Amino acid sequence: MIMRSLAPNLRQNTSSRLNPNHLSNIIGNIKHSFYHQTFRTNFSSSSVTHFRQDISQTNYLIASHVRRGDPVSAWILFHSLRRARAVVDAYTFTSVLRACTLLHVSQLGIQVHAQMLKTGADSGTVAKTSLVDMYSKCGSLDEAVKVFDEMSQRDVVAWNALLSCFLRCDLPVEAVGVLRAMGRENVEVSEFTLCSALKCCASLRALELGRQVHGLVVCMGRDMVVLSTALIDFYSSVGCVDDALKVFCSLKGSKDDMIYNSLVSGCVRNRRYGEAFRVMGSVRPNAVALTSALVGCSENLDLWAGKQMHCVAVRQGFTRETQLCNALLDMYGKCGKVSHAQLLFDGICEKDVISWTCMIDAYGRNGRGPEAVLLFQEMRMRKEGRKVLPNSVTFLSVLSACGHSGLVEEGKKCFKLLREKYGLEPDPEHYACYIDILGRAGNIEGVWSAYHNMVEQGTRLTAGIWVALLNACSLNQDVERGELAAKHLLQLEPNKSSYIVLVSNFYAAIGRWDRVDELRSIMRSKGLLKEAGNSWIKVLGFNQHVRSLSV
DNA sequence: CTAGGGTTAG
Repeated sequence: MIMRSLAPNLRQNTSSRLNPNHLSNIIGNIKHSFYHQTFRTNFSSSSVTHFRQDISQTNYLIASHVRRGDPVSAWILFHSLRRARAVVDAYTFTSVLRACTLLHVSQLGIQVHAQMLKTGADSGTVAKTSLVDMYSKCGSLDEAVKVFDEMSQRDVVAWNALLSCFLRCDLPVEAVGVLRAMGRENVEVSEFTLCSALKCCASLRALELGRQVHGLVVCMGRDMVVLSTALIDFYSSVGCVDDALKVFCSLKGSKDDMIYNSLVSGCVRNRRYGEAFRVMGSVRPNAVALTSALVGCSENLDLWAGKQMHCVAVRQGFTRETQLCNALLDMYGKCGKVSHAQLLFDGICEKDVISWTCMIDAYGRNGRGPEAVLLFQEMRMRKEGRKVLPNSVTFLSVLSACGHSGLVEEGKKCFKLLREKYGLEPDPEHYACYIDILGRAGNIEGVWSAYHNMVEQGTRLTAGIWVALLNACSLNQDVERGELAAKHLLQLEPNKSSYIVLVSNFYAAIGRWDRVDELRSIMRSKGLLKEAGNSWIKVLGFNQHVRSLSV
């Protein structure tokens, strides 16, 4: 009972950034429920002996809690063992580490690691591999790499775990480095390795390399459903849907949901709607397939296809699935249909933080800042239903809504709330929005004081920050500091044409036409084109999506 | 007991 009531809280806090307050709450809750559990199931001294005799059975029990997806029970049981000073072994720890991973609370994992060090259970390859996995899944990449470095014996599983670390953190170049190291060390690759290699190729859009991996997959000839799914995903990401379809059609043997989902998603992302609908017609689409298809429609800004997906979702009776409704609502918001988004939002029974954030964003991106701010207010003040806390993405949506609609005071208030009321640390993106708001309001001193604030806090100075600063300087004719921002931006991203255009616009704004000409010739010499832009225009009362290309 | 494929917000 206690565990069940805990579960939603835990799930809600598995986002990438944990609020320290929430964290202590989680640990507090776990301790609290552990306390009750201990008394209710009374782990008496006879149970302790029982544990000691049957550690392998207890290990099995912990492992089955984890397998069932109930990490809280696993943790409670483990904690009871420790309190009873029962002898635990490496098997216990590996299961418990998986529980920590599912809870996504690295503090618990660190505790377990410490206990492993104390008992010497951390030395084996399997134990170290579980530690690598736990740290990387809890977001501590550095710790994961550290543990890997300490390993004296590394088998292919350990290497694969490290590979997954980098892929999880979206560091495909580093992942390729791991693959190279595996080659140097003559590690015999497994199908897991090939799977990760395909993921690397997909995110790097490395078509040729991926084709080579495809060759290895064929040679290996095992676990074809999983590897075929990865192949379909890879070919779709590099725009070769036909190859993806070939992989799918040539697959002998049984096909599961995932491979269908991957194919549907790939077809939609590449605007091959006909094939996508054909696949969905042959096998009943599940909610996941529709969700990923809707993301494709949003990316393509394709309202027509999105509406078709909506129809399919209604026919299949998925209208109560929050995740799917969120994807639908987001699609309508991105395609400019705020009222459709609103209808969907109102119909979601169990609104989560993503529902709220998508709706706020739908208002904001369609120039309806005041409604975005109002909805944010409503979210924060809501009494009925389960409390949903805004996270850093929610704040970003509100701030950007304020920026687009020139709501200076609301933006300032929101930025203050972020840290003071919700204990979140502003990301560079938050600062960029904030600087943008102040710059548009003509408050150039506020802009630079926000900048100094960032430097003091040690926030990363990203290209986005320099863009925001540069825009503010253009608007406010802040020549000197604008040149500084321009210099930093071009240093950070010398080959991005959109940034060169931005800098050139700054020089045009302050009347330095010599610099404008200079930048134009730089662009020409680098062979850079200005990327296509997207915009919505209203034609005969209909929103029309327009792509423009200028040189 | 450890590693792998499709799933919502920036």
